[in-house]
Amino acid sequence: MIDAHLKKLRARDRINADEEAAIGLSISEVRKVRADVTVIHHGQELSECLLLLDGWMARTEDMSNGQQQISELQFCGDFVDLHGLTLKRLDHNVTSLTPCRIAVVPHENFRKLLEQFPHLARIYWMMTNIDAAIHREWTVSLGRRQALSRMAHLFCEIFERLKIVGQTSGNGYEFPLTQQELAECLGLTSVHVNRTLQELRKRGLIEVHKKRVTIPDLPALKAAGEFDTDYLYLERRPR
Amino acid sequence: MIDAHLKKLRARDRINADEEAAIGLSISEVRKVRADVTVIHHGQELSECLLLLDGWMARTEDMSNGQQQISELQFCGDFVDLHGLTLKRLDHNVTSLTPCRIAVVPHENFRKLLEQFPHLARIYWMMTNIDAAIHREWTVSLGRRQALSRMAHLFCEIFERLKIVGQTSGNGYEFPLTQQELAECLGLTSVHVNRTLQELRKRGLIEVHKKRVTIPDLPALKAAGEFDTDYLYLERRPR
DNA sequence: CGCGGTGTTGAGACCTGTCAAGACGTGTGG
DNA sequence: CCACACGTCTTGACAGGTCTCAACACCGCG
Repeated sequence: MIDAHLKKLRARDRINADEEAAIGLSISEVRKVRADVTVIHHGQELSECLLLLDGWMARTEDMSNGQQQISELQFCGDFVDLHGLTLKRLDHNVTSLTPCRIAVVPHENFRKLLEQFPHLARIYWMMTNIDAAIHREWTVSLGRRQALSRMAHLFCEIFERLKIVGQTSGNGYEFPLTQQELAECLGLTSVHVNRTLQELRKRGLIEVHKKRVTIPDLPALKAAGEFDTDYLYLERRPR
Repeated sequence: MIDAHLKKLRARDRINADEEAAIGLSISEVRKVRADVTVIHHGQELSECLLLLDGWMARTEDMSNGQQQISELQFCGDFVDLHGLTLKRLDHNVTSLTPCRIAVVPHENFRKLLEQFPHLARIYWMMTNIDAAIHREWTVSLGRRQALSRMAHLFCEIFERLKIVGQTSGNGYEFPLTQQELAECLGLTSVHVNRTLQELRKRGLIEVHKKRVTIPDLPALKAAGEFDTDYLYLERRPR
């Protein structure tokens, strides 16, 4: 059940059998939610952590004029609110973009897990640090890259992150977002996303067909997005 | 010496005398650097944490075309590379914007500190989570706010963060950045920063005089930037 | 079959960038 | 004390990227 999650951790450090078992045992229940459900509301007091088992979620922020910005995408294997363990509430919403399955870990269980395995405490701290690194990369994208390059970068990030948890197939992956949601990731309008997507396709960098992305030439796409895997910290070493 | 740092921590939780003493003792030395020095290079292996005692620093990322983006500002009381403790290297540079004084805490000391005081481990974890929250807020700013509003938001953030560590005076603060550096925070050009600054001034929202910012009407500036202090987590409660 | 959400396209407006020149100001050397 | 140099700030004209608005096409679903 937590296979994807373990893959994500093991991409960065060794996890032994005891740790693996303890993580599994800290789960109290599994829930299902439909698409477009806000599972965590901005400001809400938290008492549990949610591990995404299946589907896509997003961190979203609402603007006063009705616009939205997505600050990070979340895939299977990701804890969507690990930072809530110390923050106690979040500064943003967490919303399902597709139907999802979620494992619930009560904060109490999580605390015990981290006390018993200080090594896991460091690992999970690192996981939140990787989220921060992703945020920085988006900041750079939004601040300094044009639409085409920014979009290329995002498609690369998604590819690399899905690859870690075995969710890519061949040179592509399932991509369930609407152009509107993609626009909310990229700080663009859906109209411009549409045009940029066509431009990427015209250049042979990407194909989007029936909710599936195909990347004919990954190095070329990475070049277009100035993408460097560095910030995902894909090195297995003691943390 | 670590007064500002303690203020920052105590804005979020109680810190007792033992903890305070232990933090102070973990410092191995104090260094000085001039302005425009890159104290941490992207990718460099890390073995110590740097606590900013005085001056301003920034997380910067270089683009292939020579542009730069700043992803966060750092003030006195901030650990600039706390995430390096688990990440082992950073995905960005850390550069002094002014002359700075830095306290050095070797990773080894830091590890011992956190083992001895699990409460501090949670606090420092939270501090990196607050950095991530700041990154998210910048993402939203860059993605969805126009130049004027984005700049207003940034001046509010700086005011609130400096206030925590007692670095504001009256309704303003020392502001050592050039317009070029400000542009690198905001994803703009220095030319447009110049014009936006004039517009803010014309609207009576901000004055910039001789490296000092004055905010005549903070609520108005917050309104212009849609600023909400939420994301700084200024609540003293057990973590 | 009709409906609502999503995707597509065009024309024009707006925000921000680019380029270039000049003003200001501060520190240095004579 | 002055002259100069260099970085920073300021301004104008124009270009370009992205947005807005609106209409229409497409498609899955009840």
